[in-house]
This record gives sequence, C-alpha cells and structure tokens, in this order.
Amino acid sequence: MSTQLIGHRMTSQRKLILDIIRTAKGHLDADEIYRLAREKDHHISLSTVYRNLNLLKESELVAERHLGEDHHFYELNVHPQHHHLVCIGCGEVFEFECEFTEKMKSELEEASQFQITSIEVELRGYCPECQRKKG
Amino acid sequence: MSTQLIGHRMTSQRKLILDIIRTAKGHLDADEIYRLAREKDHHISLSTVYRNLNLLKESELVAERHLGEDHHFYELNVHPQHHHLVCIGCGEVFEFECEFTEKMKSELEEASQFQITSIEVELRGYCPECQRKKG
DNA sequence: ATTAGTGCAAACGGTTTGCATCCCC
DNA sequence: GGGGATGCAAACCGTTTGCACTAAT
Repeated sequence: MSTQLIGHRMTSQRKLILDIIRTAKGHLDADEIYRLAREKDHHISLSTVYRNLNLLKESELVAERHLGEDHHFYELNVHPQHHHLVCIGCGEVFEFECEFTEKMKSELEEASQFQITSIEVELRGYCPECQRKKG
Repeated sequence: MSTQLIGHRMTSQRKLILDIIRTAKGHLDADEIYRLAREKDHHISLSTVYRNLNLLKESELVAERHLGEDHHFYELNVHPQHHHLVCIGCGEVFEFECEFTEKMKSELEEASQFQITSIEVELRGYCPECQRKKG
C-alpha cells in the first residue's frame, strides 16, 4: 500500500489524509476530512487538508465531486465508472454503475467531435425511507 | 408573455432579470446577469439579482446548474430534458439531448426504489477547436 | 543543505442577510 | 396603507494564499 506521488514528499499529514479517504465508507467533504484528521493529529490545519486534496486531485488519486451542493466531496478515484444518486430528504449518497454511460459517451463523442474526458451523472430524488416520511 | 409568480409582486427588477434569462443564448451566472441588468437599470443591486434567482429557482421557472464550476449557472427551466457538454479548454457549454437518460432513470428507479426527480448529466472534454490548439 | 510542506492568520469570491427605505398590490 | 421587495453594507462560509518555520529527501 505504498503511495506514489512522484516529485512530492510523503509527509505524515499527507499520508493521514490519504488514509482517511481510502478507508472512508462514503463521500467526504473537506471539513469532515479535517475533523477525522484532527482525531489522529491534533495540530493538522485545514489549509493542509485543502492543499493536499488539491494535490491528490491533480495527481488523479482522488476525484472531486460536486453532488449539487455548494461545496466539494472527495473520493478515491477508483476506476469502475460510477455515478451518484442523492436523496433530497436525508442527503444520503448512493453509488451506482450504469451500462448506458459508455454508450452515451461514444455516441456523443461521434456526434459532437469532442474528445470526452469525463462523464458525471447525478440523479436526485427521495429514498424509500424519505418517501414514507413525507407520506 | 405574462409572468405568474403567485403570491409575489412583479417589480421592474424582477421582470428585467427574468427577461434577461429568457432571451439569453447560453448559460448565465449571477454576475453576468447582474452585468446585463445594470445595462438597463443602473441602480439594480447584486443582492436583488441573487434574491430573484433564488425565488425563480424555488418557483421552478429557472434551473440552477453547477457545471463543475465553483459557482452557479442559471437557465430557463424548459421541459425537454437536456444535458451539458463543457469544454475544458475554452469553457464553452454545449447542450444535448439524450435518449438514454430516460431509460437510465426508469431502470434505476426500479432498482433503487428511489422516487427520482431529476437527472443531470455532465460531460467534460475538449471541443474540436481546443483539440487543434493543444496539438 | 535544499526546498517542498506546514500552521497560522488574513484574504478571497460567491452568496446571504440585517436594516432602513421604497413601491406594488 | 401595509408588507413584500429593494439597495447598501456587512456578514458568511468554503477555499486560497503569504509568510515564517519545519522537516523530508
């Protein structure tokens, strides 16, 4: 589980942040990562978190997601293409894979002559539990 | 072309903002709307623009889009479902419709038991011209 | 020893809000 | 005339940055 961030030093803070994202169950925002990091390193600063998130994003180890909110979420940039289903009620985020997105990509690449580098699909709605709650 | 915003007054500023969004060719952010509004009404304030954008969004006359950026874009909430293709090079936004998204929605609705209210698909890449520029 | 990385505090940019005033209904 | 809407300035919040210091290579 060694980490290659060529041309960059592996500091304890960087390792900690990466580990937090690696072991996270869900999607974390910067503040949540900061909070978790503080539990292990009382002195780590929020700017260090942001600087490292940007670095990890640039080196494509971590992906930044928007999820319709006004701030960012971060997740490991694992390769199986997946997308997000966000509950408007409780805010929970579910992931799914979709056979259509590759088709969509190649069809659109041809039609538009774009060189497409990423697809992001975001669905919003109410999860079963929140449907019950709102009656 | 009368405007129904039930329970709200139709002020000159509100009308102006709505007209700007109606006649816009592309996707506007709040600042651009403010700039255009100023050309017609020198005294309109940025907070009025934001307050009205939020109102129009809540009444679902206008849709707020994120487009992978750190601020919001606004467009008329016209009904044919369409999505966005953003050029990483020049920032231009192209719209497209897609036959797959309805299939994706119904398939996912069944699989997840979500009640899905919106789909947003965003593709990023390089437009033909920016492909040439970067060689 | 070099220089990337850190912590702190201050700045930033998009957005929201408190308040006195204005003007649509 | 009353209360929603406005303009202004100040607050807000997520994020970035300048600077002096620390530590990985």
